[in-house]
Amino acid sequence: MKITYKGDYALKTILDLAAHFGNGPVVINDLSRRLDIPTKFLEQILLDLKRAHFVESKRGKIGGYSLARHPGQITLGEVTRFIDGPIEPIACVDKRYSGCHDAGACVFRSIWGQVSSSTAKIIDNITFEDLLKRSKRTNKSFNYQI
Amino acid sequence: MKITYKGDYALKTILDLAAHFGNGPVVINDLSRRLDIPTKFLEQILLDLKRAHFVESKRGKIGGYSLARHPGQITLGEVTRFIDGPIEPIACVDKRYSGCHDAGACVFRSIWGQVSSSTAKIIDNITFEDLLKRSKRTNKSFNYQI
DNA sequence: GTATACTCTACTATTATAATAGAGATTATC
DNA sequence: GATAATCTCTATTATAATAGTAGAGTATAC
Ligand code: FES
Ligand code: FES
Repeated sequence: MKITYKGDYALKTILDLAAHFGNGPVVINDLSRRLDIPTKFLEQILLDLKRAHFVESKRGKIGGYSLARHPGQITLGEVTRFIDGPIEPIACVDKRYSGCHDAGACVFRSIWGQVSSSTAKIIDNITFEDLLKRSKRTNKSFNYQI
Repeated sequence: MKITYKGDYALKTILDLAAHFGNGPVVINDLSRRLDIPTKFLEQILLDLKRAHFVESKRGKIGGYSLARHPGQITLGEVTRFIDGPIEPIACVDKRYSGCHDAGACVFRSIWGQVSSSTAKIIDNITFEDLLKRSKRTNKSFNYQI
């Protein structure tokens, strides 16, 4: 698995929106400034997240973005996979993939499968609600409600 | 972590050399044919592996490549890291990395650290001797000695 | 109707990946 | 010592992914 800037930004954005969950929409500019993400890049990311129904938006004055689901209903794994693609370190872990030379006899395949599983076990069991709690605990100055 | 073609080829090559360990050098062409790896690409990979002292070579007739260490002394993790770089899904897991905005307070960092650790636990505890045993078990037609 | 804020498409620069090409150096054997 | 086999080294190339940037367009509150 590889977390790109886009993925990193997406996760931080969702966490920020989770922190403001229930308090009306947050505008891109605020997210961009707070999280130190290039505005135009963040626009694209939010559109992607919107298409996947992680977030919803409202246009015009008093517009902005908000989470489409409760933070407890969104996992780290879901968002990561959506933005950065499959977590498998190599495509042949997927049984349907037929690229490898002699996949049936390959000893590496099952190992990459184990790696994937252990990663999945971690990221699929952490919700943004969990993350929010952790960040409140760690960082007392955390701005979870303006 | 991401296994590239180069990394995949390197691992398969080392496994093949492990299978021939103690039986004199193997020529690039044989490796290339057996493992279905483009010859010129494999040349480069072997040079890299040589510089890292995973393999050693002999030129001229009766030349070729052989493992520089016993298969039990080479782990999957070592080779993977050497060819495909750090296994961390994101660079900031490394404490010395200072790229992230507010790394101290970041809740994601420790999660990526967990992911790295669980991956490391797997790949750093598998040697090519282990892999060789597995492949002999799985694949009865495995050509471990010509 | 105007300012605010999201929406959409296209473009660009940089880097990584997966090779390919070809000349050069070493060694065993006859 | 010529020759064939084999590794060595540097350069080049094609494609794709990444990380943005640019700008015109659309909806909404007031
Ligand atoms: S089947 Fe793909 S690495 Fe072995
Ligand atoms: S410190 Fe890098 S993702 Fe948080």
